[in-house]
Parts: sequence; C-alpha cells; structure tokens
Amino acid sequence: MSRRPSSSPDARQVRTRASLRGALLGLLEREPFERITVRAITNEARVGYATFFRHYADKEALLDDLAAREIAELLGKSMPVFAADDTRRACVALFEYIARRRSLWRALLTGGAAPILRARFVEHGRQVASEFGTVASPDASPIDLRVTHATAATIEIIAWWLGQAEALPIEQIAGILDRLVITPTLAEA
Amino acid sequence: MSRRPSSSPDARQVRTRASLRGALLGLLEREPFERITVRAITNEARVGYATFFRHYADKEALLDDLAAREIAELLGKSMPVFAADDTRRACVALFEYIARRRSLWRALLTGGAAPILRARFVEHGRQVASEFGTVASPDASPIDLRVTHATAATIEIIAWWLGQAEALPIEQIAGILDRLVITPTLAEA
Amino acid sequence: MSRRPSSSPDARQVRTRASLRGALLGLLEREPFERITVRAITNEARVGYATFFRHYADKEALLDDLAAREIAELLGKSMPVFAADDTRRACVALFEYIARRRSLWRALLTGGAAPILRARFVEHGRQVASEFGTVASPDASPIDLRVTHATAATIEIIAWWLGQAEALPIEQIAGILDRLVITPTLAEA
Amino acid sequence: MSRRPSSSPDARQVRTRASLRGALLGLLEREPFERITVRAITNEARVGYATFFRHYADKEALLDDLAAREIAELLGKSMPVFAADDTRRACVALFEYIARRRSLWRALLTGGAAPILRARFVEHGRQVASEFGTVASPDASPIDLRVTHATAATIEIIAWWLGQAEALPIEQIAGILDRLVITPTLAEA
DNA sequence: CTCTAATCGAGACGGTACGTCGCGTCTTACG
DNA sequence: CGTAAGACGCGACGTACCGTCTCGATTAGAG
Repeated sequence: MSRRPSSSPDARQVRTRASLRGALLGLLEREPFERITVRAITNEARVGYATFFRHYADKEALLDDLAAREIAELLGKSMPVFAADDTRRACVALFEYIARRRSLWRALLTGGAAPILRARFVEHGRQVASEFGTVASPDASPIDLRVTHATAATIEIIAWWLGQAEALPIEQIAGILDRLVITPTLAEA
Repeated sequence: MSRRPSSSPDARQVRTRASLRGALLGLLEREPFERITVRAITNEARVGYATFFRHYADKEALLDDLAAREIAELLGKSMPVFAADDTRRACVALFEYIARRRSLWRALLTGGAAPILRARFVEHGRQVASEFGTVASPDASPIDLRVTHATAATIEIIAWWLGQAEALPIEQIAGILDRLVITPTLAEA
Repeated sequence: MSRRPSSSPDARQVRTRASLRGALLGLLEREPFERITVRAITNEARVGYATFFRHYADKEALLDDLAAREIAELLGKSMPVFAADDTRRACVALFEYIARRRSLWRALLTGGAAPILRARFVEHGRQVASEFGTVASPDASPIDLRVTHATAATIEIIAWWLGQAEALPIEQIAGILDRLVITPTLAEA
Repeated sequence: MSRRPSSSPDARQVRTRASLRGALLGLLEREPFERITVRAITNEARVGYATFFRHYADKEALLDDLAAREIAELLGKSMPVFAADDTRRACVALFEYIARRRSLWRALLTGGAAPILRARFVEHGRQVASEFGTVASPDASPIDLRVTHATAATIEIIAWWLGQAEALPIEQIAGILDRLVITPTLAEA
C-alpha cells in the first residue's frame, strides 16, 4: 500500500483513523457497541462509508485498534501493581487513573464491547507477564491461568465499580481489589 | 379431569421448546453462538421457522432459557461450595459435575454465548445469595460485588479449564479455584 | 359431507355461513377486500378460525358465494333491461335497485373485490343469455363478446356512479347507460 | 462536462430498473401477476433481492412503471382514434398495433395485472382528454364518465380479443369496437 | 329423551413471502 | 485521475397470513 514500508504512513491515513476511533468512542458513550453501525461511525467521523473499509476490516477491528491503544496506556499504570512492593498503593493508582477517564472506560467495559476488551486485556497481560522471567515452579498454578484470572477479575471489578450509581471511594474499592484478586494471585506463584 | 385445569401449557409447546433448546445445544458444540442462525436452529429442531418466534423473541432468549435450566441444576451443586465447611471438597464436587458435562459447558462458556451465561449466572448467584440471611457488616465489601466477583471468576476459571488441550486434574484445578477465589471471597465477609 | 345430499344441511352450518357472509360484508364497507384477512372475518363473525375453512376454501370462495347471491337477485331486475321493450325504463329500474343498496354495491364494486364480481357477473350474464334462443346471425358480433361487453360496461358505469361524491340523478345516469351501452349492444344483434 | 450536471440518475440504476421491468414482462407471459413473487423477479433479472426495494416499493409499483411506459406508447396510437375523422380506420390501426405485441398485451390485460393496467389506462386517458379543449356541454354525460367508459370498454374488448383461441380478423373486431364503443361515446358529446 | 356423530372453538404449527437492515464490494461520477 | 458517494449482492432477521392439524366441548337430530 504505502510506498515505503517502514516510514511515514501518509498523514491522511493517520487523520482518518483518528477520526474513526474518535467517532466510535463518541458513539460508545451513547449506545452499546453491537448496535453501532459502520454507517453511524462514518457519519460521525465525517468520512466516506467505503473509506472505513480501507482502514479496518470491520467494526471489531476498529474497536481492537482503539482498545489496544487505551490498554497500552492503562497497563503502563496497571502492571506496576504486580511488580511494586506495595500492591495496595498500586491498586489505588490504578483506580485513580480509571477515575480520570471514567466515561471512556464505562463505555468500553459495558455492553457488547466488553468481551473484546477482555480478550485484548488478557492478551496484553500474558505478553507483559512473559517478559518477566517466569520461573515456572512445579506444582504452582499455570502462569497462563493466573494472568487470565487476575486480568479478568480486575476488569470485572472495575466494570462493577463503574456501573454503580454512586461509586465507592477509591480507597475502598482499591482495597477490595487488592485483597480479593491481587494478593491471592501473587500468593499462588 | 386434568391435574391442574387452568395452567396446563399445551403439550405441543413443551415439545417444541424442548426441540429448540436441544437443537441449539447441538449446534453450540459445532460452532460459536453468534454464527448460529435462527434458521439453522429450526432446521435442526425440525420446526417451522416462524414457530421459533412464537416461543422466543430471538436467539438470545432461547439461550437464556437454556442457560437458566442448566444453571439451575449446576447451582444446586455449586452453591454448597460456599455453604459447606470444607470449601475445598465442594470445589472438587463442582468440577466433577462440570467434567461430566464437559462438552455442554464448553459450548456454553466459550464464544458468543459466554456473556449471556455470565449474566444469567451472576443473576442466579445474587438471588441465591439473598436467600442466605445476608448480614451486611459495615465496612466489608458490598455483597453484590462479592457475588459478582465470585461467580464471574469461577466461571472464568471453569472456562479456562475447559479450553485447555489437556485438562488439569480435577484435584488441582479445584484447589486453585479454592485458593484463588472462594477463600478470599469468604474472607471478605 | 352431509348424510343425504338433498335435505337439511344442519342448521349450524347454515348459521355459520350466514355469519361469515355477513362479516365479510361488514368488513368490506370499511376496507378493501385484499386487505381483509381470514382472521378478521372470523373475529367479526364470532366464529373459530379453523371453522372458516370447513366452509370455504379461501377468502375468494366466500366472496364468490356472497357475490353469487347478490348478483342472482340483482340480475332478476337487470335482465329485463334487455328483454323489455322500453330499455330506458329498464335502466331506471336497475339503478333504483342499486340505489337502495348503495353501500353494499359500492363495497362490492370498489377495490379488490371488483374483479371477482366482474367475472361472476359476466358468467351469469352468459348463462342467462344462453337461455334466450340465441340466433347467431352470420356476420354479427359474437354473442359472447356482446354479453361480456354489455355486462362489463354496465358494472363499470355503476361503479363509476357509486364512486362519485355527489351522485348523478338516476334518470340521467340511466339514460347514459341506455345510450352508451344497451342500445348499441342490442343494435349489434 | 456531462450532459445534465445535477439530475443524471446513475447508469446503474437505469440498467437495474430496465432489468426488473424486463424480468417482470418475461414472467408475466408464463404466469399471472399475483403469483409472481418478488424473488422470482429478482432471480429473473439477475439482481439482488433487496435491490428490488431500492427501486420499487412493491410488485405493483414495478408493474405501474412498466404499464406507464407501454401505455404511453400505445396511447400515442390509440388517441387518434377519437380525434381522427375516420374512427373506423383508427380502430383498425389500434388493433394492428396491438397485434404486433400480442403476447405482451395478453400478459398485461389478463390475470391479476389487469386491474392495475385498467386504472393506469383510465388515468392516462383522462389526462390526454383534458388536453383537448373540453367544452362541457350542459346536459351531456360527464366527460370523466365518457373517458372512463371508452377506455375501460376498449381494453375490455381488446382483452377479450386477445383471449380468444382463434382471433377474429382485425377488420371485424375493429368494426365492433367502433360501433359498440367509439361511435356511441362520441355521440354523447 | 337420549345417544351418537357432526360441528364447533381454540390455537399451535409448517410454510411462503414479505420488507428491512447491515455488511462489505465495486462502480461511477465528480472535483 | 484519484476518491467520496452510494448502488449493489448477500444473507439474516422478524412479521403477516395462509391453510392444516389436533383436542375437547357442544349440540343437532335420529331413534
């Protein structure tokens, strides 16, 4: 497609994709992912209908792209949770980050988008985990299961928190996450 | 003199619905829920296409019905997990039950059907939990969150277990579930 | 069906059919034939749905029955039109009869019912005509065409008359029918 | 520089509609209009099913379009019938035209399509008639009735003629039309 | 006046066609 | 001469109505 494989991928493409991601995000705050149509996205993004498919194979691919970016940033904050000595403090940091982007994450973790997010999350989790020298102790839980569980349970709790009418204070929910998920998971290693 | 004069729900309907549930179950073992069409279900069930909609509003409603029944039975075994003194043994019992219906539960907990199952599960969990006298201790985690977490995490682990190429021995996976989910959740109360 | 071919055909059947005809007639005054459903007819007639098909093969058959009866009576008045010496007076008599049942005939000759009525009419016309000793003169128009034309044109004019907002006086429309259809047709013999 | 900058209706649409009209025409020669399904039309036209509805609201609308075009051409020949001094010769011309497209007109004037054709015909007739300076003489028949009658009776006779096993010679049927319909109608003015 | 069979009410069901919606491809007309 | 606009093929959906069928509950009319 582009002339030179590695270098600048045409400013227009960058702009168009940003438009599409922004449009999807905007729509996600109004209605669930599965009811958002490609046409609605392109209208919102002020982009030609067919143009969408020049950039993404389908809705899911766009969501994937969107999710990957948000997750990448989030994980920058969330991974230290496991690495840090003070997991409790790490959990607080995680929820503080989420709280700052409350509406975005509510959109992503509620409705039809959630499974895709979940999958992407676990995938990232696994990848990051594999970078830590994983000394597989013989009769411990499989690393894969531990990562899956920790990731899934964490976003489950985040989703629950975001879904509440009046949110629990960050201190409290962070404590719960720590006691219910993080500590037990680390103890399994 | 029929048994109950007013509420007998026509034997034909009972038969038809059973056919439809059976058909969906059969198809679920072959392909993911979201790719199963209503037509495929009715063909499999040897039932007229329009008849489907006389019983269920859509695919999801059928899955809901199917799920509710399977879950009702499963929960009969799975609830003692929390009530019993020996949670470890209860976990083993749970996985033994699952193992006996391995392919059914793999179908239900994998692919597009999972989110619906998850929702139904949590709902049932909440309901059962509310029957236990729930003494809300002041600064404990909200009961709702604990139920949601325990339920979701449990089926997450079950789904993971069912998805593995060669399954972990029941003893082992049951121990993991116990340590990773059950014990911490009970400790929160 | 009935035990003895000629005699009393069960009072219930007579009642039911009368109900159905009455229901169709009532509905025809409210909406066009093609949009009347069998279910609507049976509801109106306060008769079970399946019962309809015990008496008529389909909607058309019911309309046929209804039409045959009304036409039989009408033709009793309308045939003299051709036989009488004074065709003009006969036409007046015809329109006077129609006027007395204005709404019924408007329903029958308007909308989807019209073609069926037309066909039944021509059929009856042909039949009656064949009873008159038909001396086929060599180069005259075929009797079949003359009957078809006279019948079709007559009901066309009746339908037009019934469809007008304010109706022409009977004297006038009768004169038109006489000059436009009857006289020319008789002249062709 | 295209011919007309604003209103050019996309060559694809023109092609598709022509295909649909052609398909309907083809099918009409094989079976009656009411038994032709939209799917049959689209199959015949080698066009997607949904595409049909992007062009026509329903079967009737397509027939309307088809009819309007055929009638427009036919009326070009048939109107002179009334205008010409020699109505007899005009009738002959009309039937000669019809004879050349015998099978097309048999399809259009037979079966379920007839009523729609009839309606369209009368409509066109009225329209053309209104272009002739219509001096409404006081006690003559209403112009509207005369047009309706002449049109309906004419196509009735044409339909009868087309429906005969061995057709009457054009000379003869034209004479009948002239004497039975045209002359009387003109005499009413 | 009773008994027996025809008729009826109710409504589930199989089936056919409809018209809609959304996706992803591919053509076309315009800038 | 590239690109947005949008027509198109496809396939699933959910609806409407038809005509068939079973099942009991009535009810007519023969004995």
